[in-house]
Amino acid sequence: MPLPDSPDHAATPAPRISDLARARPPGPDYLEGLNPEQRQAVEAIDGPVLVLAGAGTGKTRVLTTRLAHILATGKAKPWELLAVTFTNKAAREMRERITAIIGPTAEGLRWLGTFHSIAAQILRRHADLVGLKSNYTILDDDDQERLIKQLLAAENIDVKRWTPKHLAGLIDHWKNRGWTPDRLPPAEASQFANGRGQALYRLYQERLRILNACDFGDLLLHNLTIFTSQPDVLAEFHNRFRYILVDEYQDTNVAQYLWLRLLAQSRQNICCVGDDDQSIYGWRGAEVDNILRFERDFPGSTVIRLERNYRSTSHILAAASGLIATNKDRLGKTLWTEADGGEKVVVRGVWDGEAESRLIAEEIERAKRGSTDRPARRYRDVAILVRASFQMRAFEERFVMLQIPYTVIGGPRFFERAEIRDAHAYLRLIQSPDDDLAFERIVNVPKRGIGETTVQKLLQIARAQQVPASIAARQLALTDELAARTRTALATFLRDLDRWRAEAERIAHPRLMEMVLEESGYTDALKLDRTPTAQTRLENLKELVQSMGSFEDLGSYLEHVSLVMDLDRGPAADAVQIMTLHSAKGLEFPLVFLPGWEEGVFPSQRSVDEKGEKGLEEERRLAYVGITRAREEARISFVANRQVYGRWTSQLPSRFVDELPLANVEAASETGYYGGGPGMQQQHGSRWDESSSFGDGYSSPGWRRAQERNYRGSHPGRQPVLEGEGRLVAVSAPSHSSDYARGDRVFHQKFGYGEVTGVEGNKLTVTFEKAGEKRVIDSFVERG
DNA sequence: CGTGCTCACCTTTTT
DNA sequence: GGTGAGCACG
Repeated sequence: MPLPDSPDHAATPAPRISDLARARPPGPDYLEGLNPEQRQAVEAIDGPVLVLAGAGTGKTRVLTTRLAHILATGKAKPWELLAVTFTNKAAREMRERITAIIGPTAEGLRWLGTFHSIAAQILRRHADLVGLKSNYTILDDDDQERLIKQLLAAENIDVKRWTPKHLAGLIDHWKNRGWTPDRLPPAEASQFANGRGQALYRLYQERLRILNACDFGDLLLHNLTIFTSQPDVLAEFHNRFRYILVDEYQDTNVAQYLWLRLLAQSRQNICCVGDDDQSIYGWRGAEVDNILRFERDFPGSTVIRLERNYRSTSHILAAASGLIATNKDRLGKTLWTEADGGEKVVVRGVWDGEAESRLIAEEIERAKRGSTDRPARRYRDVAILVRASFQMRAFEERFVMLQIPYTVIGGPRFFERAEIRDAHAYLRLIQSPDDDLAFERIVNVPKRGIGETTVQKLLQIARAQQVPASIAARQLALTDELAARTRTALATFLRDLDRWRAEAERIAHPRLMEMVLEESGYTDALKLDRTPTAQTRLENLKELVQSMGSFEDLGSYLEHVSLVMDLDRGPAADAVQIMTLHSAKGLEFPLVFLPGWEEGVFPSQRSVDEKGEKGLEEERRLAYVGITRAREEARISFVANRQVYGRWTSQLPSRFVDELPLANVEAASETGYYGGGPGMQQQHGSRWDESSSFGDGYSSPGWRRAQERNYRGSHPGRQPVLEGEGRLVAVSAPSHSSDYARGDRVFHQKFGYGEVTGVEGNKLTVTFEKAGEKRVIDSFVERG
């Protein structure tokens, strides 16, 4: 299929009024206000360029201005630019910001998107070259795992010992490295189920091809196969892409690197922007090496360092720089700022996790109030960045109790919910009758009396005859092999499918979705469903139908959801943001709390165990990312005792605490417990004890006492903070719904006794009887 | 075929 | 401690 010579409007969102209103002719003024390095990065158009953009140095501005500049100089048309990002959010932001500079011309940037969305487009055009049809489906990880599970079952592999998840992880890893089954290195090929890894990988790919489907890794991998086996196709793209721009280059995996190198190979006009110090995705295949090697990969390249930071005060910047300097594997940058010193980074040791959340909550309340020498902050100016999500709970509990508004960023996503996946399975099956995974998913959802036995029988026929499951179902419905009831059920289902397929030609896809949900009995089943989540699910489905409206047709909608696994949410409320360090990348906040800096928690024990020094360096980069999120204040804390999986454990301060430059750090001592613990000095050669700037230092037995007392089971941290009896359990109730029911009497430390009036998923609604007033808040209950 | 119980798990997450 | 998965049971 030839490439169109004009922008493909179907693939780009329609311009919004607000963007058009902002549109103005491109003038040289877009270069104004850039510092010399930024300007160089914008103007060095030809040849390979690596822009090392430190945290807060105006990276996005450089990227967008550079694109605008290329267009303004007439060196390329919008559709001749390839601009890749990792996330949809980044792509969206880039498009918006370019539109702000150049106006509606930005619509023509049809090759601006994520690696995966661009690879998917390329694959649609050339699917036949890898044995797929251009309407192939993209499987989500749920489908992928079910497919692998079937495969393992068919191969008589013990799925207890060799889990589908494990193999899915391996295959993903292999694809990230750009290895097809044939190219698998021997050491890798012999992995899994006594050396059957390679064979299973091959079988899996075979199954995908039969299903006319591919997984996320395939999008890139198939591109590589096409490019390397069909020079003419590659040449076509060489001709097309005059300039290539890559964001977050430090996060590229091998497959993405090879993909870029192939595309850049003829013109060499590739500009990669990234920061080796912010590479935090090694565990999902990112290779810091790619950025470290750039100059060797692209001879004659220009390297530009953006080192002027516009975000943080100098103490914060210096603390972060001092910490990251411990890493060996880096290209090296010296960030600087013209901002004044500001406040030092505060480091504190506290008693336990509860005390830590109490302290942080108090400080947030203080910050919110403001004082004579400090402006009052809004809640949304504050972020709590944790290493792992299990650390979030303590803060949520505290905030609910104190009624501090908060949002947790991350967590389960809209399109990953079961009901949404079910709905999509219906749509997929309507669109492509041979989507067996979709068929299996919903053939008995809602329950229509087609049980596991029938499905297995059906799949057997399908496999024996090499036909899709729906064809096999049609045959089976004609024979008398099934009980009359089952046969009728199956026939009805097939007839419904046919009808929907016919309707799909005529009616709008949101209407189709409604029709399917109604006629299949899905909504009815949910309405009758008395489990607490049913209501939410119905609402989710309504939201789904609504969100479909903004797409042209069913096909583009399905393509969108498989590549963009999230929904655009409304504007953020004024709330404290709780998130992991990983999801904080790219964000900034005036006040940042960094709790849980303890050995084993951060750096994560597992990282260090599995990846050794490399893992440790990545953890340190994570710490660097954390500190550099702060504009004005950064507060690090660690505890003496922490509950991990219900067990009390003694903690030592993170080695990262010791690596912070003393001059930029202030050790606060509100709680009386600070500094390292026994053995600390021997372990990491701490400097804190010498400086004695850190409370009473290591010579103090305070830390040891704190830990020992904990084992005796009596320490102040466990006492309730507010008056009242009972125990605070959790923000979310246990998932075992039998543990709670409507009518249960529960106790809240602030609001007193209440009654469970709603159970929704793992969240409880409690109505409190205090003061005659009914107050509904989420959870906080006492069990039993 | 639907439910209740025991058990093993427990970092980060995008597409 | 909390959770989902898988299995045994009715």
